[in-house]
Amino acid sequence: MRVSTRGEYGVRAMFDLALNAGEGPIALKTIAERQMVSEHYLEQLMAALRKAGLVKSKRGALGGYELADSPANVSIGEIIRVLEGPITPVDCLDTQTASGPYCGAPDRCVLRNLWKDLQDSMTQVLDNTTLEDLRQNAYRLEVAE
Amino acid sequence: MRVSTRGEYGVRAMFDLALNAGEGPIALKTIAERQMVSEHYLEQLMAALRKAGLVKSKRGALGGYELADSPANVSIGEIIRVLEGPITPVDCLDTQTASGPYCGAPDRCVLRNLWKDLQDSMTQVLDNTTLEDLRQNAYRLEVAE
DNA sequence: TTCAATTCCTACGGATTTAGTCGGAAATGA
DNA sequence: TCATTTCCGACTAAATCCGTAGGAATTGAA
Repeated sequence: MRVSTRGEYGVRAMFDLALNAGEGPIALKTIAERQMVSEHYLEQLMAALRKAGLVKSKRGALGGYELADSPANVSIGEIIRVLEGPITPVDCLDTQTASGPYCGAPDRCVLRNLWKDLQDSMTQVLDNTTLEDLRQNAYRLEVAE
Repeated sequence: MRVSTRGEYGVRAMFDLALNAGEGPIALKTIAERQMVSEHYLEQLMAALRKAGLVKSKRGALGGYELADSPANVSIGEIIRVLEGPITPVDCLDTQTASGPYCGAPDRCVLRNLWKDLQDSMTQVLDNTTLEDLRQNAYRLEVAE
């Protein structure tokens, strides 16, 4: 029931970009240092996020990454799906492939309904939290000091 | 963000026992066949559940397993914790060991709060669903036919 | 007493996933 | 021209997952 480092680092990187939105491209090296994460590893994650259209990149000197959309339009769920695949506790919720004594009759499957409830509760949080929400929370914590 | 087969099979086995509660010990072999799961593998899971006090066993001929408590007193969360460890998206929620730029200041950690929200939404479902709930759902689906 | 059924225990192993590393090619601004 | 930076493909060590193997101990029944 864990988020992998792909998801966790990815969210942190995107949050970092959100905090610095509007300031032009941020170099991977900068993000990696701030987030204390392997640069090469983060590079792979950024590639996936770029291909998914969540960030845009600029090559060469003074290049870097920035959000492709405003922080309010990027949910944590999107980021995690790009980096980890579907958010689901069990495969049978996303693939319709039936197997075992339960998922052959999905509507009647008591266990499947349980996992569906769990999935819904997870996506409820992840899809309704945006980078802008996190940014505002960070601001609140700062001024509360 | 997946439940492992340990958790999934374990919940299925416990659900199986709940459906047959009060009928004396059920043999591992019977459960394994009904659930279409490796007997030897399930045996390991039952050992963990037994040591945690969730099932009681009887050895020898006519032996088997049965719930140690009534289905209404066994939550899905308990089962999963026994088989998979703490229910948490990231380690820093359970271990107090700080590491990285965030978890050194847990209260101020925006990301940590996000994972906490996610954890809460998951445990909300898993700790408030009992084997008795599943049993009743199964009954309802059956009579609705 | 014998025997089949069953739990109990320890160890091992193969496949997959995770979490990176490595080395260089291509683009860009100074 | 050159330092900086993204881009790309391959590789790998370690951990985790998902079991398997083999046998000892216990129990009820014939």
